[in-house]
Amino acid sequence: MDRLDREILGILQQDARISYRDLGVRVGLSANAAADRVRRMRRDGVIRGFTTLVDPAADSGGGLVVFIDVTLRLDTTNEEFEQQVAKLPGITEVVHVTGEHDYLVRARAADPAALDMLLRRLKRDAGVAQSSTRIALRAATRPPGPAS
Amino acid sequence: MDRLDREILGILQQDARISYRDLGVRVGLSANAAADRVRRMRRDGVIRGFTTLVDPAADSGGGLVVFIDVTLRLDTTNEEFEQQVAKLPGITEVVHVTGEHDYLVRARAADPAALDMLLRRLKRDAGVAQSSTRIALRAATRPPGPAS
DNA sequence: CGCAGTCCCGACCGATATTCGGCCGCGTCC
DNA sequence: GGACGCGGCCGAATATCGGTCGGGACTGCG
Repeated sequence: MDRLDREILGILQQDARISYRDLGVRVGLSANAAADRVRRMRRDGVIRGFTTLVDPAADSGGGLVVFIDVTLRLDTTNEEFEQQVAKLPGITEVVHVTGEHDYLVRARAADPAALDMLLRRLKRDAGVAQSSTRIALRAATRPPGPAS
Repeated sequence: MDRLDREILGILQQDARISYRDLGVRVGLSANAAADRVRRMRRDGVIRGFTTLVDPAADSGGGLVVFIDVTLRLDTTNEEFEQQVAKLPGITEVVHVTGEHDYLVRARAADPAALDMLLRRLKRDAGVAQSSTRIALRAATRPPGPAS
């Protein structure tokens, strides 16, 4: 994990389909050396995988994206919650945060009924005491936009 | 955007570096037909780009991830805010949400001083009246994990 | 019917990925 | 010092891939 590795990570985050040859040119290595570093980082878990960013409008097609502020019950540990919430459908992200709530959970639901089910299961199965749900109306996300 | 396109998107989200030949095999097309569909979706904006998922621990290396609840000033329009906030450094995501605040902004900051600067600029340049910041302590995110 | 458009295929060729052997610098051990 | 193993890098050879071309099947339309 030297400076070169970090540079490679930055480039790969912008364009995961770049050829190893071009990658090597941009960091001053041969295609082989660049590919070796990428393979090593994949084996070591530094690189989790290569994924594709899809236009949310085309992807979800009417589904709901929600942010749920969650407060755990006193008898529920963070480990238990994190383990249980991972099993629920539509969970996109779970982050332990500062502030009056314990977690910020991001999820997708096909419709309000699915959201209702998700919230019920959060309370029943994941040890959630209180939740406050905000529905995403519009995503204005851009940076750090990957190369086209 | 038929069923085949959605199937291709799913596969690409799991492994953005798959070869067109393998992609074609998995959806029952030739490499050419599969590549054509990917190129078409790239041109149409359905595919925003290809990126690499990096282990947050190795990536940030001490940086802060924050969630900022934002309320706009009365004299600021949503369009103005979205346009201005995109220019600020470290902004990862901007979502218009329901609830007592207007937007949920996700951002990265190298240290508390950078976060201070970001919040000042939000109020000064982007028309933010009030903000409530929560710092991410730990990300317990998993699904939908891409293939290894 | 002719025609244009769309989607797909097979074949080709230049570019790329992967593997292999080899080189070099480094630290270890005797 | 000298031998050894290790990690990182390179160049060459071979397998694979990506982009392009020509062509076939199908559809809609005048």
